[in-house]
Amino acid sequence: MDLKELIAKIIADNLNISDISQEQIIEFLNAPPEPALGDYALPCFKLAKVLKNSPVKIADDLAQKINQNSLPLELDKVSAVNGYLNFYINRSLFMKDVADNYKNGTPKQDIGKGRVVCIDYSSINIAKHFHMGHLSTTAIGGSLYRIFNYLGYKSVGINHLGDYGTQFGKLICAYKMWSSEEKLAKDGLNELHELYVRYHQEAESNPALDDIAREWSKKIEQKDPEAVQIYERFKQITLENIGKIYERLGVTFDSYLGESFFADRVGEVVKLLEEKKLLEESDGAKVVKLDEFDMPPCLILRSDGASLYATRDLATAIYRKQTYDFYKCLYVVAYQQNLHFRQFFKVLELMGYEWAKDLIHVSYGMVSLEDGAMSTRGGKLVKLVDVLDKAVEKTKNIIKEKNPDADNTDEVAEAVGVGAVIFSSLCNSKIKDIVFSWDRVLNFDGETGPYLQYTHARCCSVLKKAGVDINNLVMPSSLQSVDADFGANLDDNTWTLIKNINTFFDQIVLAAQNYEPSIIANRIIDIAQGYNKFYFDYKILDENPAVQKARLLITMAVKNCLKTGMELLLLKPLEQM
RNA sequence: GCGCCUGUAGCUCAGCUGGAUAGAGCAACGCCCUUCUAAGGCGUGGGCCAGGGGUUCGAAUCCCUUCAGGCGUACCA
Repeated sequence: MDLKELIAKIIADNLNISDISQEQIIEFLNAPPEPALGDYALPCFKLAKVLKNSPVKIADDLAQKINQNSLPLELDKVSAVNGYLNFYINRSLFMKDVADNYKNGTPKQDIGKGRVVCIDYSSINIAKHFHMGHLSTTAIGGSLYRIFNYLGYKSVGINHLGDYGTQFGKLICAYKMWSSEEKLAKDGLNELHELYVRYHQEAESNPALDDIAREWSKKIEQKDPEAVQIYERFKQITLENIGKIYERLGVTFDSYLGESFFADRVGEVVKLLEEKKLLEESDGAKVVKLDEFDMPPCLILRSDGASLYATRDLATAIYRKQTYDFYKCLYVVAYQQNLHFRQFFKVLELMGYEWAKDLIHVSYGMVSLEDGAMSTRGGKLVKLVDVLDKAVEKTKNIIKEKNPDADNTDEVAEAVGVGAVIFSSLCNSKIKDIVFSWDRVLNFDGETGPYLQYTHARCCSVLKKAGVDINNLVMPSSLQSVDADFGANLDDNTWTLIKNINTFFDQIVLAAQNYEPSIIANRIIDIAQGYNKFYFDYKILDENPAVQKARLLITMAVKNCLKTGMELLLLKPLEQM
């Protein structure tokens, strides 16, 4: 039986009134603020009215009554404090239980069995650098991808490429005037970036450029061979360059269908909207009015007949539903686009698609620089590669200092450096804005990725020293038949650590429900902190085999939580560093 | 103007489906490596939980309001 249930039953039995059910009592139960006050508490204020008695008296009476009979093995004691009825769990027994559940790995339940979750994330623009502003969507989406897979869903990662629009006409125009295949082959994305910036500078004083650019845009749409060939080359360069970054970050995609693919399919959407009589003309444009939902109209066609962002997103959503029959479809996109998503979700709803409710805008805060927003056009950006490289370089220096004769320095430095950067973008609530700071992203102390890696490596190191097979998580033969004794480490810190491990899986579920990886980040930081204190307070490799076994079991449970948690946050758990 | 979001220690943030004395990390200062990894641990200082009302036995948490900042608000994405 679940402990909460057990406690509720004891309370109900001693309350003997019919007004309050056991289920209600379960709802009333909460966790005291500190271990000294027990593990579960019933605030008796809630019963005061029904029982027509003071909370303090109710708690005192209940405590007395319950204590008259012997408590079940799972509970140590019950006491009343200021109107709270506090229950204390038998720590030793509970620790054994938790360690048993987590020693071979973190729990797996196929909550999402048979359900597909589409995740639209990263969604880069062709011919643009991958900068710090793109990290959030990539890290959050990549993490959610793993979280949903962990819970038994089938994640489908979609990189909805920004490969459509007038900017490519501009880029071809710039390329023809100032560049060449040689330059492209040599400088790749940097060259494209230079061209883009230069175009915008020169177009300001020379508006004729825009006419040429428009011509090229048209040629792309008309599938003019030269235009298509140049454009495909831009696309190839971009994907090659950014593919390397994805590899370093450990994110993958199942589809790269971008906007241009759906631009060809907007006709059908327009037809559907017309059939449903949703489309209205307004100032020459075609719109869906959303007045009654307190939103401005959703633009479907420009006055020149061209499609818009929303139009293509409508076509995309319909396509995804047909293709994947998703349970949920997530859009990991910054909060600037909150209104856009509310509008286009609403239009789908008005079109009669009941699955419109399954579209979720996972919105997050923006990354800016100390002196304002990043902009590709203005050339004001911090490239992610530079940040990753700097972090890896710093890690190498640290390793050189601490562990000069390590043999796998490069591998470790890459995992730790990249992990530090990723973790810095996943550790806080996604809605918060971030002002980029080198100091912060290169901080390896405290609540950071390296701290997690370090703690995991520390666990592995002790386990190995004890003779545990850490790949298969098997105790050494000398300890196989020993009965673990948890009695020698029942202090509050270890107890809190065990309780944090016990609800680790629940946190993963919560993270999925809220589309919030930071929930997992917070939990594994707590576990790592608890373990490092534990590690300092006790000698794991105690002479007493029963005590040693208990501590090894705790270490294994910690290691497993850290490993799973880190993997769900795109960090590589290392065995040594 | 209107809408959405944010406001907790010097800085970055937890805590927000109401509960007991508001917690971490960074930065500062002081300790702890002949003992399992010091990328670690311990300690000290630091708070009108933006302000004001309200609901409640009880509010950082819920409601109203003011203020500050961010974002959005029709042919960009």
